[in-house]
Parts: sequence; structure tokens; C-alpha cells
Amino acid sequence: MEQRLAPNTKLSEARLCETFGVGRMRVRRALLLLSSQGIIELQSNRGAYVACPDKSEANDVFAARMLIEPPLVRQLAQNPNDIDLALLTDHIALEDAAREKNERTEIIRLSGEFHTKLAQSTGNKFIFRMMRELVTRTSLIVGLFGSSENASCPDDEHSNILRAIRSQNPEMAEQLLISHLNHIQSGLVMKSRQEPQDDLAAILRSD
Amino acid sequence: MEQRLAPNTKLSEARLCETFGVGRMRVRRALLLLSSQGIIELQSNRGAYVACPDKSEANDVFAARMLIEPPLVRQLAQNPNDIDLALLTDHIALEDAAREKNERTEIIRLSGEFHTKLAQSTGNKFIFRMMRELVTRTSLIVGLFGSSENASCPDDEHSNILRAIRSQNPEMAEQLLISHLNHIQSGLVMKSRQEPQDDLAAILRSD
DNA sequence: TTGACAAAGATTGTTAACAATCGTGAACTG
DNA sequence: CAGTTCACGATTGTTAACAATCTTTGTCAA
Repeated sequence: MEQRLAPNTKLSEARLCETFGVGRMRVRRALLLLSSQGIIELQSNRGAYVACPDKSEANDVFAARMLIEPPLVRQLAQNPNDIDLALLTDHIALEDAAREKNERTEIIRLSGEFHTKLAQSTGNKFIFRMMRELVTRTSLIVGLFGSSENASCPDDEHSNILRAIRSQNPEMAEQLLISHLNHIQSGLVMKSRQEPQDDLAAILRSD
Repeated sequence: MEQRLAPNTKLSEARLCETFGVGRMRVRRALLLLSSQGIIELQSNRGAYVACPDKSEANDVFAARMLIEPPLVRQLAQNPNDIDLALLTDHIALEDAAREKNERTEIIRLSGEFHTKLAQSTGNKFIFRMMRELVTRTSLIVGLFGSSENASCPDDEHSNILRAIRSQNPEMAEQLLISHLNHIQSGLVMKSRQEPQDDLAAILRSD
């Protein structure tokens, strides 16, 4: 889970088998699950390929998050839970640490996880699962289209959102989150085709 | 897809194989997918069982829908699409027909599908998928806890919601949908354990 | 040189036999 | 008679060989 795979990378069963040292059945089951989560794409008789979201899909992801997350944080701010607030505070400390060390992939991962944990703190299994799926996809997108300096989430917006929740200010929390999502989205470089360098990356990695 | 299966019914691989006339691999793949959607539960070395949502899960489902659907219909009402409106109108005609014939399972199915089609008409793949999952789960719950007369969706609430959307009245559409979800939820009989008659049903059906 | 065609190689999809695990019931013991 | 243990049957999990499909490569002809 540390190393990121370039989109459109082909995942051959044989290689996954020997990489992870498991039978083909396990690999196929894992691939099926990943494809049901939209992380890879299974093409009949052709293999599994890492999903390669395009501009339109990216817009859909952010539209979906714009629909769900604002009411979510509003609700959290109306009824904050001390335990979850503590967990989120700890999490932000982790983010800051990663930011200091300039670990880009780790920053992306933790930035996503913050939003997942927000959803998790509702205690609602379904909200959590939906959010996790959207966050996973967002991470893919940021990894693809994110400009290198603005690595994903502008510095301390997470911490501001958390503060608004803690101070039980629903309107502010909601507004901060909306701006936050907008910042992330506007930080993306929406080149409509990014295949060349990805094919290259796939070739380099395929050995 | 017509006949409903009682929760906690065991789905043995062998029986599914001969029922659908297909190899064990296909069956296992289908079971894995169904379990990833939470429709069945896979127990290691013990088999697959139809999911049996309890009171707490039912609350979570409605909480999640309460979070998503109101903003969704509000958004639809702000920007209605003629084609989708026509499709939804047709759909309501189907619902009315089923209601006249008193086909309970069909009414439940179509009632759910209305909400799915609402989500679909956003054109957003992710919103659609989320909604479909929630609606599926809701159907399970209504089939389990729904009282027989109030079969799921009070008569013409769908039609009222659609009318509000068509007349581009976001507040009314949102409010109608909130009431609608509340009606459905309050129509449920929340017995915390419903095993006896389900076990019976499972036994009767197991042949 | 380029294009099409065909055969070989590689990869995925399927099947069937085998291994492991679990539930049940009979036998045994206290 | 109650409780425990063991063995058998049934069911799921795994493996390996086979079939089907796709990709590639080499050849031939225009």
C-alpha cells in the first residue's frame, strides 16, 4: 500500500501470483473485489488494468463529494463526539509531520484519510463506505492530475474544519469544507489526456 | 429477480449451481460480488447467508439517505431535465399499475427504483451507485419490517415529489422527500428480533 | 516498405479432482 | 440419562490441468 501504481498499468495474474506468493484463485478474487470498487478495470479475456479516471469522472467525484460532505460536517458540528475529535486531532498531527518531510504520496494518503475519518466518526457504516470509495477515487485523481507543489490539501484547512466542528459551528464547518473541496479541485491540472507518460511509466515498471 | 429470499437463508453453492445451471466458479464469483455489496454475508468455511439487517442497520440506512437524498432532489429541482422527467413520469405510471394489482413485492421494487432513477438522472455515476446500494438495502429492510398494508411508499408521494421537481421548487421537493423518507421509516415495525418466522421461511424454502 | 494473414506464444477463463473444514449423529463413558 | 468424543457425511476452499481467447511475431505478397 505504499507504492503507487500508474494508471493503465496492466496487472497480470501470473505476476501478481509470484509477487505476493499466492495462488491464482486468491489473485482473481482480489482483482474482482478491486474492480467492484472501481479501483481497477477488468476487461474480459484481456486482463486487469489500473483505473484511469478522466476529466469527466473527476468532476463526478467532486460533485458527489460536494453533495455528501457538506451536510456531513454540518451534522458533525451539531453533535461532536469527544473521542472522535481526539482521533482527528491526532490525525492532523500525522499530516503535519508528513508535510514537514515532504512525502508527497504519504500526504495524499493522509489527506484522504482525514475525510474518511470524518465520515467514520458518524458511526454510520454506509456513510463510511461511501466516503471511503469517494476518497479512494479522489486520491487516484489527485495522484494523476495534482500539481506537484500544491500536493492536495492546502496546508491547514483540515485543522480549521476540525476547529469549527469542535466549536460546534455548523455553518462555518460546512463553508470551510466547501471551500476546501473547491481548493482541491481547482488545484488539479485538467489535461484531458495523460496517456503518454503513463504508458512510459507502465513500461518502466513492468519489469 | 422476482422472488424474494428470506433473510438468513443459506445459499449453498451446489444448489445455486444446479438452479442456474452454471459452474461453481460463476457461483462463487457472484456470491463474492453480492457480499461486497452487503446483500449476502460470507462466512468462512460455512457458506453464504442472505443478509439480515437489524434495527441499528436500518437506522443507519435511513440516516445515510437522509443525508444524501434531500440535497439531491434539491439539486434536481434547480436544474430539471426534460428527458429524465419523462422517464420518471412513465415510471410512476408503472407504480400505479402495480398498486392497483396489489403486487406487494413489485410495489416495493418499483418504489425503490423510483429513488434510484432520481439519482440516475443526475448523470453522476457515483451518486447513482451509492443510491442504488442504499435503495437495495432499504428494499431488504422494508421487505423484513414493512407492515403489510402500508406496503412501502405512501400512495402518491413520489408523484408529488416529481411535480415539485418539474415546477422547479427546490424547497418543496426537498421537504416532500424528507417527509417521504420519514413516512417510510415510521411505517416499519421495529421488532428487534425476527428470527423465528424467518427460520421457518428458510426451512420451507430450502427444498 | 507496407499490409494482410497465419501460426506460435502468452494470458485469461473454466473445469474437475483434491484437501480442509465444519456440522451431525452415533457410540461410549461417567 | 446426560455429557463427551469420535467418526462420518456434507460443504467450502484450493490446486492444477485444460480450453478458449487474445497478442505478438514472422512470413508472404502487393
